[in-house]
Amino acid sequence: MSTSDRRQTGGGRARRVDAEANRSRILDVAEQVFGAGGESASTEEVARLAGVGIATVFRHFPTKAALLRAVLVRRFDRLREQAEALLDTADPGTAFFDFFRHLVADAATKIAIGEALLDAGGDSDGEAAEASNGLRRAVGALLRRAQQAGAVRDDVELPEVYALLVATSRTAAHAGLDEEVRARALTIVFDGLAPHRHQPGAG
Amino acid sequence: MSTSDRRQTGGGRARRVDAEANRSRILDVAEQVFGAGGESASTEEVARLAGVGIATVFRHFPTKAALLRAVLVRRFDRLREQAEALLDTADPGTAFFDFFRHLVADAATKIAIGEALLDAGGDSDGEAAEASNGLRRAVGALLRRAQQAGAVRDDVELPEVYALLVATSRTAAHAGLDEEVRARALTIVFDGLAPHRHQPGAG
Amino acid sequence: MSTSDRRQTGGGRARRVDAEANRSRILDVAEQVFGAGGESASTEEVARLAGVGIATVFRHFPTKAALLRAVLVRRFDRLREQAEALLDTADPGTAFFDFFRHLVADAATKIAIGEALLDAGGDSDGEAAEASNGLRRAVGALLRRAQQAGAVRDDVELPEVYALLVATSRTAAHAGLDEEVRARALTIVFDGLAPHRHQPGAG
Amino acid sequence: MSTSDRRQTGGGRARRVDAEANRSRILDVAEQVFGAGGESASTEEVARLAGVGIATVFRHFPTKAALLRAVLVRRFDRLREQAEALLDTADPGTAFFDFFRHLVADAATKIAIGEALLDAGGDSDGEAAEASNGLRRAVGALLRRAQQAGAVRDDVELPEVYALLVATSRTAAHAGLDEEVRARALTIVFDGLAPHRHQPGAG
DNA sequence: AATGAATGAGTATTCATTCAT
DNA sequence: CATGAATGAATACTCATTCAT
Repeated sequence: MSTSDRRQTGGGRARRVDAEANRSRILDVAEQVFGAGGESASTEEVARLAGVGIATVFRHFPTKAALLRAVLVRRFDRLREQAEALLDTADPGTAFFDFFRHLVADAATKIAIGEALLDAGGDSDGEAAEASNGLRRAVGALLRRAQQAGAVRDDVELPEVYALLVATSRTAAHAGLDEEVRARALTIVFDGLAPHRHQPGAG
Repeated sequence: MSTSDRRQTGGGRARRVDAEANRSRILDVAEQVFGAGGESASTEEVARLAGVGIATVFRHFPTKAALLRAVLVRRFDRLREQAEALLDTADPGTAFFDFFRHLVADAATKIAIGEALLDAGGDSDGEAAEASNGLRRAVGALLRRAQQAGAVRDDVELPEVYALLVATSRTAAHAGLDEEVRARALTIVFDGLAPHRHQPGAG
Repeated sequence: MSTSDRRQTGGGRARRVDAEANRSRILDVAEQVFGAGGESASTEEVARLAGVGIATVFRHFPTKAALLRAVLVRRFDRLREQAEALLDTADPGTAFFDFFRHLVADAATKIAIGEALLDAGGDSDGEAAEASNGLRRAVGALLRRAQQAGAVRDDVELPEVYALLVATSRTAAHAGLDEEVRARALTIVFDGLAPHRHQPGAG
Repeated sequence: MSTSDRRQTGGGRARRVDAEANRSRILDVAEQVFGAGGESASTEEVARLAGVGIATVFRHFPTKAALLRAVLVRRFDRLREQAEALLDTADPGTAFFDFFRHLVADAATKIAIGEALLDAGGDSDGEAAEASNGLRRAVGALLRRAQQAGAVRDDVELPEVYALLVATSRTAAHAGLDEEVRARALTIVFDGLAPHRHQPGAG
């Protein structure tokens, strides 16, 4: 098929490709900008960095909140996919702890997003909440499998595990912890999650 | 002494007392307002709730940032005092874990402040950083004492402990975790901090 | 004739038909939308309701003002035709008063258009003014005939009659007068236009 | 009392005078600007012409709608006062017709205001509606007195009279009728309102 | 000829901060 | 020292209009 053929297929085609590219670029920029600048960061900033006019941003995302939501949804979805991919991994314990570590490391570069990890759960009004819950469920699956494999103690449940996941993620982001401190903090949490190999006082 | 002199002195003193009261009321209001409303909350709101004119707020705190800093400093100082008071407590382990719990519970009602617990550390420009470090040092003292008493494992250090303290505080605040979940999450962390009563592999 | 010629001709003709249909549909929609929504109502709204792309609207009418003008012209022309049709009616008085009533009732559903009835007169720049004057002339003819028939007093002239026509039309539209009030208001005006059946002071 | 005395009376006094002056100037400018520019005319334009910053306008009138309302209220109130003042005039007929004429002449310079004469009636939500009704009631009083004095026919009622008042006012404004035409149009209306001195056909 | 994505100027509104009293 | 009116820069969002397909 020639270029002209493609052209004939109807007006909007190439444009639609451009539009999709723009939408994508806007989301990428927004993820960075809202990650770095936190809650503030103007929509105009996003537009400028994406190399589009301000109105283009609003054409794709009718409000600033919608843009933020879209960023979150994409992010949640990606993380969920990664979590789900780990479900097939041979070792359940490794899968769980690796994902925990990965999430924390990842969040470290996306401040405001980490901020939102939990906020979004409160937004029971839609997409974002749904995506957030999707991630939470995937973490739940990883956790259960790790518990069944004896890699995580049986008496912990998702709520507190997820809370710690969020807590460490958000703080890693905000605090700019250096890698070593982050690793050592996780070690503490992971030790707390490990099954007690022996309870001397309890014997 | 002339009449005008007396007026100046007396007036000045009375004024100073009033001013101090105003300053204090403004700080109280700001702590509540910034705690609850989080990032937003205008300076005018603070003035209104404190029952003073907007200009009075700016007379006491030349910028909004300065006001926030002052709130933080007061807050850090109070927490540090509480930590220091616990240093004299009979049981070092109890002292350490109680303070950890207290801080987290306390932060739950002061969102934005908790937010700032660490941010302030970054503001290396003065008072706030100093106050923040004061608190950090006090926590360090509690930790060392607890380690010496064998209540906390020896191989953890202040940076990661403090990071976990901040992480759980901030998230407890933001997430509105119910008390039970918060307690269970802390149990995990505390277990991670407890010395391994038996190291099977090491035996 | 070459193939391409035929294509151009045939295609062009079909296109022209489609285009004409589009133009017409756009005008219809615009008449409704600008009538109801008044001053506001975006061009995009018109396009959407007409089932065409925004660019199509601008292809037919290069500016929003041009679209409004076209709506007005069509409207003025229709009203003029109706007025002219009444010129052949048997009774000149009935013709005049009926048209007056008709215009007012009609305007009641087309706010912004009524608004423009006079504005357009000011747009001395062309079509719209011309169409407006066409209507005005037709009303003038109806008036003169009614005066010659003794149904309207001789000492009134077109400017004031037309002004009253416009005034009652526009207000009927804007005010949402119920029919009865509208009728009673017109009765007053019509009485004022009626020849004095007796001039006591003049007797 | 000296100037310094006034100053002593407490901080805000002189400022309050200035503020009142500003408020007044803003209202004046808004009346002109919204009168001339109609519905459009930006708030910034008002600020600029009033010689104040944009925020000052919003300090006095928290929304643009509030500003418009305030303009209308003031206008309605003034007109009502004028109408009420005429209630004491010796001749009821003269009072009624003079006020009618006055209102129309006055409206001629305040387009959008005239626009709103009736709209405001619809805003049943407050001040503006109240002020509008105040004017309407005053016109009603003038009308009744004129009817009792035999200057206006008995079978007309306020709704249609008020409708005509509004209609002629608004159109006089919009149309930029020259004075003569306006007078002649009013003559027609007034004749319609006059009692029938003789009904020949009815005899 | 039709499409719809892109554009940027324009609008109402908010907020930290300054001044005159 | 306290006040609150004034300020203007900043922000989210809209709309008429243009351009590439």
